[in-house]
Amino acid sequence: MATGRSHRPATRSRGIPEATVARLPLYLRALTALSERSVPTVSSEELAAAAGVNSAKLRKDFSYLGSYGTRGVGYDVEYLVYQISRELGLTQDWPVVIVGIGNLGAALANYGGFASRGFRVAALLDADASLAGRLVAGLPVRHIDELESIVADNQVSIGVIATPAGAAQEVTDRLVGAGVTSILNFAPTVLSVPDGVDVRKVDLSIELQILAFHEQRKAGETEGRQEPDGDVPAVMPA
Amino acid sequence: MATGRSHRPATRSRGIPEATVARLPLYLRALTALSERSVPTVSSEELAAAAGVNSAKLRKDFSYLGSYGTRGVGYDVEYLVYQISRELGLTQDWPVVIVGIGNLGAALANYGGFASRGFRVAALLDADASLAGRLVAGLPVRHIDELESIVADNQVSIGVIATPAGAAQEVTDRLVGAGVTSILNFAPTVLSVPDGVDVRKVDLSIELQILAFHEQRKAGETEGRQEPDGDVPAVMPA
DNA sequence: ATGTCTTTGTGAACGCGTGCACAAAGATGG
DNA sequence: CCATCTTTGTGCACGCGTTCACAAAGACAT
Repeated sequence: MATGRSHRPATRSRGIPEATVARLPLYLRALTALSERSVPTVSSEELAAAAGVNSAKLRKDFSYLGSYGTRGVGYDVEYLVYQISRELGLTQDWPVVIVGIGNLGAALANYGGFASRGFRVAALLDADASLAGRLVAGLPVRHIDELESIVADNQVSIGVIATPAGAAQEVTDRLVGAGVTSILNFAPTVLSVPDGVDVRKVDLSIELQILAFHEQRKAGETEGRQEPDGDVPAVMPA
Repeated sequence: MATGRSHRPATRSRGIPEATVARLPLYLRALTALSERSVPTVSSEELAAAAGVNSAKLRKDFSYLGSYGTRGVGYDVEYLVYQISRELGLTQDWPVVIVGIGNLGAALANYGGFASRGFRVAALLDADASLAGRLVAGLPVRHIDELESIVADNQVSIGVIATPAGAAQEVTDRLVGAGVTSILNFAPTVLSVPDGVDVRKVDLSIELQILAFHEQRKAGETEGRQEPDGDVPAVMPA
């Protein structure tokens, strides 16, 4: 079996904590909104509120990038947008391929948040030959057999998997074989990849299950129906 | 302004750490696969590999639920499926409404992972009156104005938002007003909700940005182009 | 120039999550 | 019934992430 790590042990990449990296896109989004409203500067307090985080955390996050603020004033919005974009690598163009053009794949292809942040959809791929040539988001769907040549020709390093679970591992292997080193996986499967390849997963039903857990807990507490709310181990009845 | 927390401060709900809750759906998925292959028991080592986590972590996670394993043997697959399902609240039916039936909303409506885990789509809602009545995943799209009555009639407590960012907060307010207490947000916005309402967000472009960060880092290290890989602060050139 | 006021940047403490390593528990075979 | 072997359950230590609280820095007014 291959190595199959998708959990890197929280290595801080170039001194920037993983948790901070995960929040940078959040700040960037809030800053972009301010920029569009032509707001010149913003304090850590205001920006933190807009991004939905604690202001101390935000300041510490920014401190990893350098001293980009002015005491007594705040942060220059445009300058910060540029710095964060650069840090995230969004000042360059990232060609991506989307594999699996079902409902979800089509939704991703149409998603505006990609193009506006330097991600360019290089190609849409699907195993269903009858889909080939159909236009989705202005791009023709191409057959999966073109994967290798497309990845090579466009120097694609990021792949998005929106296939059924059963096809995900095979698609992954082909992507990695063709040179892709980052994968965003929407299929509900654990992917095995060699070292050096990053995988991030988005599982729609997992999020819903976590909500259900808390929802159940809320119902239990309010109505006092089950789980007497203490922390007794609650040995199962039978 | 409303409270607008979406980060609960890692309160452990009924003694089960938040991090563990987030992994339970992962274990459940792996166990379901084993169950379908009629595997009777599984060791922590095997299950951990299938779920893509450390085996010690898995054992500790299960220890929060109780002592459900047998030393020298492992865990009974069926029993564990039941226990985790019960813990997550998946033994009961959760009616959900999906608001915003664009590409993404349609993808969610068609997603099989919902129905198979006790989530029942009670209704599809959209503000576009011209969509009303159209069938998506076998369900008729209904107008957003029916939101309140649908939520009340079906006792919906979970709402999924797949609208454009601009509409998300208003939809949230209406959902909360109608009695929804858990929201899964796909719109790229920070939502303000009163205390007692849980929000989880899934942002497609954020994940991609995090990948881009690491991708850039890999490129920099390999080619020795930028960032000389030491952890010097790297003061920006100009 | 000097003082005041605002806001950043960070040292330090704390708490959660992770992983090691091992003792306890039970199965299995003789 | 006893010995051996497998696998769980967990005590413990460590490290990352979060938050508080404050000193340093600079803007701005006088």
